[in-house]
Amino acid sequence: MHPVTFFKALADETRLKCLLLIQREGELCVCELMAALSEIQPKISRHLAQLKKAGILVDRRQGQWVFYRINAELAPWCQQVLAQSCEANSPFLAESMQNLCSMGARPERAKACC
Amino acid sequence: MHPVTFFKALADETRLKCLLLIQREGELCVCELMAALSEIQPKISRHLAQLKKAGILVDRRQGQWVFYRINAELAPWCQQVLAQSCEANSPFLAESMQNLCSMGARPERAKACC
DNA sequence: ATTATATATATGAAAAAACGTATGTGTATA
DNA sequence: TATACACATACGTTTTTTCATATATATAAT
Repeated sequence: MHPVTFFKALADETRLKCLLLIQREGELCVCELMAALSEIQPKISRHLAQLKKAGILVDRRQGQWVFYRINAELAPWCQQVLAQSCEANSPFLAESMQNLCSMGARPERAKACC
Repeated sequence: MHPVTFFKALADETRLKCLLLIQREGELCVCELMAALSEIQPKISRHLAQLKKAGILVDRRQGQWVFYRINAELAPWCQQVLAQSCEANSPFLAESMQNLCSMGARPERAKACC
């Protein structure tokens, strides 16, 4: 992973929030991220597509939904950066986490939150 | 340090190379970075000014030269990101390091290189 | 088959970032 | 005081990124 490519991917509020929320939750679908960030669907989709194209995320379709998660083959130093950024920036994620946790009708799937 | 601000600062080839070279060398002046990156002076200065304004670098004038170093008060998680990025991306820095080490007439100051 | 839901992508416009050139400021040297 | 050197900044332009709107695709349910 070229370092500039990687940091460019993190250098946008929408993308960084998506990425760190996925890092926390393990896997999230587009509609969950829309609810968490209070953003419209094409905006979320576009940024997820960028992260996928960069090799940072991978996706998986399950019925109507598409779930995104961190690419397990992502370079270890990148995974460490994500982990540290996640741990050190709870305030940055607080509102989104709140929105996510209070979201009704989340797609069914075994997952712990809150 | 707001995470988006921090990653935006790293999301440019010139800035990232300057930052990681400074991380490696401890302290570098503008003319050394010009030689290392083979870039013109206003370009280097402009990017260093951005990094300084963001609170990532601090500067120190010594005679004609201005030396830049990492701000010691930078948030620990940011310092860790810099350290890891530096360690994991030697190829990204190789050519610049080579240029720096073969630079003649470096400003005098106790410093080890190569 | 038709309709509804979830997601993706295309398009043109707007905003932001980066650039080269020219010029200003501060320090050393003659 | 005049010249040279190192660095900073202002300005207008170009490039890159982001965006909202509209539309396409794929699955599910009726």
